[in-house]
Amino acid sequence: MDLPKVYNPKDNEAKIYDLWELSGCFKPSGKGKTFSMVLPPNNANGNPHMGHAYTLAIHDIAMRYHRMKGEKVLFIPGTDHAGFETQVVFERQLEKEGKSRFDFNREELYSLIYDFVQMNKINTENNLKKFGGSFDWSTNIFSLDKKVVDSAYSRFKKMWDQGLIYRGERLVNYCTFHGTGFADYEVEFKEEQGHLWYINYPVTNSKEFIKIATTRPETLLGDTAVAVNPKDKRFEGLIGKTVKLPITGREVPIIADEFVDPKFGTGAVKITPAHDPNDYEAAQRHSLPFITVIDLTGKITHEMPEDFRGLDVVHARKKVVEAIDSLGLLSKTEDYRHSVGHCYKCKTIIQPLLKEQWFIDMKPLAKEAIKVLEDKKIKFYPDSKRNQLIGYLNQLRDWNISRQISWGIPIPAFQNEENPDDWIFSDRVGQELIEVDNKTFRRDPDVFDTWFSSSSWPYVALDFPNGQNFNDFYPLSLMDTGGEILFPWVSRMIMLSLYETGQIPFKEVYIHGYVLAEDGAKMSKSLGNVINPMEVLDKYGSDALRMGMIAGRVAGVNRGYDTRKVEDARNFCNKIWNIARFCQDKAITIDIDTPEPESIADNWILNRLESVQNSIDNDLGNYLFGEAYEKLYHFIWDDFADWYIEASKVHQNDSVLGYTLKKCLQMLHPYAPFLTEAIWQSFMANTKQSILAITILKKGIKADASKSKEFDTLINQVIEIRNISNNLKLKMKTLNIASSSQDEMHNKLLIKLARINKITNNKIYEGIKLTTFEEPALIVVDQKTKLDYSNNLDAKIKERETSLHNLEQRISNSSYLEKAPKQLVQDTKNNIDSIKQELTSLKQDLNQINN
RNA sequence: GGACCCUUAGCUCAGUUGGCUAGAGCGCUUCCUUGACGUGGAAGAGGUCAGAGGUUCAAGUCCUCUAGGGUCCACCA
Repeated sequence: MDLPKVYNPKDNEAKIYDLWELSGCFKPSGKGKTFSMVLPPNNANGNPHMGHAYTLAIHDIAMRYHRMKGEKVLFIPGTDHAGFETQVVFERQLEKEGKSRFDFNREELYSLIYDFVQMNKINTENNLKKFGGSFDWSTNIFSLDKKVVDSAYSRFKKMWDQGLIYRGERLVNYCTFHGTGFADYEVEFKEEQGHLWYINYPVTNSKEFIKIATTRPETLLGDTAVAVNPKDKRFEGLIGKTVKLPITGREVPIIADEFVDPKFGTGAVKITPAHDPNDYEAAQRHSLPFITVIDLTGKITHEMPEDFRGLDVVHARKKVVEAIDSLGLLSKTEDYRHSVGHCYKCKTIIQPLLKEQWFIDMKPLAKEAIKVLEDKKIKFYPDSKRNQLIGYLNQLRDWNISRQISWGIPIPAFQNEENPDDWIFSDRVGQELIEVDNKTFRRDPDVFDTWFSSSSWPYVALDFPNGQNFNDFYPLSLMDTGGEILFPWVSRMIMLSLYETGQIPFKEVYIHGYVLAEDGAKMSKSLGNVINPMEVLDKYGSDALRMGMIAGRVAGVNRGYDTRKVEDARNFCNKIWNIARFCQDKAITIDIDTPEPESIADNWILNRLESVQNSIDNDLGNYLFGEAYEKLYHFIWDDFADWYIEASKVHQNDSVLGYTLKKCLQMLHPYAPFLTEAIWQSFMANTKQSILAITILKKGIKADASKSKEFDTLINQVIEIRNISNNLKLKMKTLNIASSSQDEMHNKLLIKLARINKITNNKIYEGIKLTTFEEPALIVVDQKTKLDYSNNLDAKIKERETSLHNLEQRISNSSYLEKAPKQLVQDTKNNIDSIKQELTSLKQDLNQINN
């Protein structure tokens, strides 16, 4: 025998991947329908996690399934430079070496990170191969590839020319630790225990005060107004007057604005336009000045009163409160829980700061995206994500695409040294200074938000506008991502693809849930519950990892990682391996398209195969990966191995056995590509050269229904006999059947499968009567054993009687007869009849025993 | 303040458009060294489908409410 007793993935996986890669079998071929996917680019900055393994499994199952349907399939791998994310990872590494980003200039840092990313990129690509990804590697794409950068630049220019991109001083989410601005989706809001301070602002030339409530007293240094609701009677006389700000004594107006909620706090709000988004907008409506209190390092600026200059926010807050208190203007302090924005990486509190940045006006883009989503031009699994996305797009604000970091695609814009408002586009980003029309322009030091470039992934990966792949495969068939990037990525791919190509980027979106840790918590390094997929792969094999991830998972739902599922999948691999060993031992060939069924078992397994294949086909068409897996699992293990192969030991049919194994390998291939290919190769070694991955899975064959039904009957008979003999601990079994008319093969199968010693045809009626035989049949036992069995019989009769009662109640309901489908009513009637028959027989049997 | 998801066997979870006796894996009990496989084979035990109400001939499945767990969104000072 060629195959070792236990399947060892390590013997095969690398070899098999090489075979695929060298043969070029994952290049698109064929002329039929197309199916295409682009892998969400893995961040080339670290080790893979379970989410990568899971995402890849989903992708690759879909790809291999469609490829084996004979479709023309394109599967594009890729990696992302992951700008800010990578810089953070790299800085942590620097920190371990006792260095920081400030030890290097921009170019040095870029080049260091570049090397770091190249190393990780190669590592990532190797892992994608280990996971079995059936990629066309000639299409591999990296987010700093020329085509990606060019596309970002041309899009930037087009949008700029059309007024969709503008540069302006806006309130930006700023992380003072990382020294960069963020988009809204990079801010993490968390509930925090803080205080609400009530402060009396003295009204100018009056003994009156207007009391405001604030969570950020330090910003009062930059207040430029106090606002109240115009309908709020309490402040009627005050609107239009001014107050003298505590500490600074600056005079600012009391204004009326609808945005103020009279029920909150005191009904009067201090307005700090430079540090609060609401206030910023109010200030614009009322043409108020902007005064910056906090600088980019998170400290109080030097324009502020001397006592506070250079203090960080926490200390400044304390000192301001003290100062106000000593002025007698602090009315009261309350504990207060509110939500505060944090940097999603370092958890530093995000400061809303005024800063010049590049923004994209999202309204027109979002509008188009909402339209295609509302028209259901893109199908979502699960559908609820579509509505979530619409909700997100509806409230989307302008997108800050500037990042003040060195790792990323430089923004191709230059500023006139003489005139700060004069900006021009140029892709000469390699130079810091350029000359245009005798004027010197300086390059914007910022880089793009990573999502600005990766949003073009679907069409750039396909070489828009003129590439063959773009012609053949756009829009992509399916996009699968985790829920966490639905907003930053999926939404932007839709918007930017619509903008650039005028078409949707993909027809369907599958959102998978997170792979949580085994305890149900999020996997995170700080919790120490991270499971490395490469270690799992090493221990159980790539196929087991894939199947273990897929088993029991459903679109959009988070689920803990479960070692037991991977173990179970590993066992399953071994099962198939041994089925193959059995077949090889029997000198079976599998290159068979037209099996020749003879026995009832042959016909049965072919019919089962046909029906399971259809069912799986239907599931995979609807991306029910877990369901299809389970069906395949049970077909192969229960039907094929436990019934058909066992029956084969009685009578072997080479063509049906070989055909069934072939179909199993093909159907299972998307789930367990390495194992099935290894088996395939071992069978094909002596015949013709072929690769399982690119074979076409043909439709199943329908066999003789009545023969296959007879095997179903046989199965029931075997189960009944096994049940009785297990119950009574029978070692030796004689089956007595009244007539000898039963087919000889049927008897042989009964003997083998039910482990009967012999079958007799005596007229003497003695023993335990069987209910699954048409003619009288019984297991021969002595009187004592029979008495032992009467209790079981009693229980069985009771259970049947309950069923009968339930069914009879249903049938006696006239509404049921009227309204339920006729077939269902008929089935119920048939069921009642058969239960009645069974009961009669059971009762007879019981009588016999008791007499 | 919105939106969504989850609650089914000891554990982890399936259950598509309502349909007859609610499934799987693992675990558990009993048995089997049968010539592909002990990462195996056979037979079992185990569930008032979170609770309440409603729609229906029929509800785990649809609707409403309640309780518990989770996620996301939102500029309430």
